[in-house]
Amino acid sequence: MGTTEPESKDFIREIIDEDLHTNKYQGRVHTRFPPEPNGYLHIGHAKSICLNFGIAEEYRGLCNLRFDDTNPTKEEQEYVESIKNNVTWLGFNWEDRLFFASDYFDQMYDYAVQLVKQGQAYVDDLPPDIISEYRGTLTTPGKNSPYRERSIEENLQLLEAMKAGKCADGEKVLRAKIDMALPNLNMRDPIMYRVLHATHHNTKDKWCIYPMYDWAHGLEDSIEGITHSICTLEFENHRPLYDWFLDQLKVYHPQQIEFARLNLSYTIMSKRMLLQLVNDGYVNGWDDPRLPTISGMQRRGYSPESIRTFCKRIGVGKVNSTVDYEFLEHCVRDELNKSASRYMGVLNPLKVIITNYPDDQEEQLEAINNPENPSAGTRMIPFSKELYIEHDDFMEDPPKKFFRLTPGREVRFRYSYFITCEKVIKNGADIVELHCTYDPDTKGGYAPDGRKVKSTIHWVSAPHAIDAEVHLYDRLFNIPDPAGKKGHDFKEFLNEQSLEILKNCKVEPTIQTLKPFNRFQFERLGYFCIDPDTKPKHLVINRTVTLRDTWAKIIQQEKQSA
RNA sequence: GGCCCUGUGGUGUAGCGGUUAACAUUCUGGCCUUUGGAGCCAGUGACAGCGGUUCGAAUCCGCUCAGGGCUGCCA
Repeated sequence: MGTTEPESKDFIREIIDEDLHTNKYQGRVHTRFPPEPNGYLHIGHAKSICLNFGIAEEYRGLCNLRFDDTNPTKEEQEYVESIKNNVTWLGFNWEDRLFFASDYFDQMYDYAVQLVKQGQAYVDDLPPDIISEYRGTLTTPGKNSPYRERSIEENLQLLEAMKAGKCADGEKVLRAKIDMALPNLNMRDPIMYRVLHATHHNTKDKWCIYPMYDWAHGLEDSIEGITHSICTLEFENHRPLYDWFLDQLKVYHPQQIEFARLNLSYTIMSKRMLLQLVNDGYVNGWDDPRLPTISGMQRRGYSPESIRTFCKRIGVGKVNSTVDYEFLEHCVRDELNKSASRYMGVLNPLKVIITNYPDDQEEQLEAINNPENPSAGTRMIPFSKELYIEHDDFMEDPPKKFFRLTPGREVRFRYSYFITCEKVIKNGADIVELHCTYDPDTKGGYAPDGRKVKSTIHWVSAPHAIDAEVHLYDRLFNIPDPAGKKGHDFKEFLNEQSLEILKNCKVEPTIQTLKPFNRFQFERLGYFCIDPDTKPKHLVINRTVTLRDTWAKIIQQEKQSA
C-alpha cells in the first residue's frame, strides 16, 4: 500500500522523549496551537495543528487552542470562527482549553510593572524612525536611547500614563533594558508595549497599549503551563529573548522548539498574498477550492484524513523545503480510493442510440459501489435505449493506442453490455450522435463465448440523467515557486485555466441523494464532491483531483515528440 | 566585513561509528485488470567539497562552499 512509513521519530519527538526521560516537566506534555486570527488557516497551519495536537494525543498530553490576538488592527472575529471550524474539521479537539492572549492582558501588564521595578524595562519617548536608527545594523552595534536611564519611579508613572490613554499612538513605548550592542538584533532593547488606540475584537476599548509578540508569547506559554512551545524557524533568533523574559521574571519556563514550515509547489502559503487574492477578486473568497486554505481544500473535496496523512508523511525537520504538490494529490487519491463511493457521470456528453434495444424498455443494472471496500455494497443504475458517453471516449480516426470506442469496434459499457459502434452521425465536422448495437447476451459485462474487449467506458442513461454543473480545478500557478521569483509579482504567474466550468454534464440519478461536501469518485474521471452552492434544481460538483491518467500521459508524450 | 540555523536520489524523509545507504513520491519499463483507476514486479537516481580522528565516517572534529533567517511600535 505504501502508507506505512518506517517507525522513526522526528527531532521534536526525540526532544520530548528525552524530557520525559529526565522528568523535566514531571512527565507532562502540553503543547498549543497559537494562530493569529488575521486570516484563514492554510495547509501549512495544518502541519502545525497535526504536530501540536498529534503530539498531545500520542503522549497522552494536552494541546490548547490559543489565539495570539495582540494586534487589534489586523484581527477579526470572522477569522477566529473560521479557525475553530478548521481545527474541528481536521479532527482535533481542544476540549475546554480555548484561550486568547487577550485573556492575559492584565497579568502581562503586572509582569511589565515587575520588570520596570527590577530596573529591566523603561519607557522610551523616541519616535519610531529614531528607535530604528538607534538599533544599529547587522554589522554595527546600536546606541542607547537618551531615555534609557530614567528612574524606576518615572518609568512606573509613564507606563501608567500610557495605559491610561494619556499618550498618542507612537508617542511612547515600553522597552526591555538588555544590551544595544548584542549581535542578535532582537535583544537590542526590544519593545514590549506600543500605544494603539484600536478596538480589540475581544477586549473592545479596555486597552490602548498592546503587548508585542516577543513579550507576550512566552508569558502566554508560561501561564498555560505549556511544556513544548513549537513554532517555525523564523523564531529561532527570538528564542534568547523568549528565554530572557521568563528568566528575569523567574516564572515557569517552557521550551521553545523551531521546525521548518511547509512549502508546497505551485501555490503560495503567505497569508498576505492569500489575503490579496481574496480581496482583489482573483479567487472567489477564502474557501475558493483553488486555494491551499483548509476551507478551500474542504470545499475542493479533500478529506480531513487525507490532510492528516499528508502532514504525517511529509515529516518534520529544520531544513527549508518544498513538497511537490503531486505528493498532496497522491495522498488524497490514496485515501479517497479506499473511502469514496463510485458513480458514473459524463462531463462532455455524446449521445448514443442503441438501435437494436427495444424503444420503451429500461433495465436496472447492479453496480459495485466501491471495489476497494465490499461492505460499501451495490446500487442499481438505469439503462435504456438512449445514453450519454464521454466525448473523449470516441474517436472516428483513432491513433493505434486508443482502446475506446471507434467505428466498428466493440467495447464494454460498464456494468451493462458489450456495445458496437455502427454509425457516426455528424453535423459538418462535429460528431453529434452515435448509432450502436448491443449484444443482449453480454448483460452485466461478460460475454458467454469468452470474447474480450479492450476497454470499458462509463455512460449515463439519457432519460434518467441529472444535469449538473461541474467545476474542474487545476493548479493556481504556472510555476513551482510563484512567491520566490525575484523582481516579479506573484500574480503574474496565476494560471488562467485554474477553473473550468462545465455546464452540460450528465450524472447518474443516485448523485441526487448526496449532500454538500460529500465526496465520491466518478469512474475513470477522478474524485469529486458536492459544492455547497448546490441548489435543489442546480447541482454543482467540484473536481478534487483526477485519477492517475496514463492515457493522458501517452497523448502528452506524443504531442511532445511530434 | 555580524549573529543564528541547515546541507543524504528530481522532491520529501530515514540513518545516531561497521548497512549491498532505507522508505515514500516522481519518472521508465513490465504483469494484472469489467475504472487506461487500484494492485503487483523491476529499473534509473543521493551522502555539498576538502582535510582530520578512527582498523573503519553519511554519522565525530575543523575549514571551505552553498542555502535560509535576523536591521516592524507585525506575528
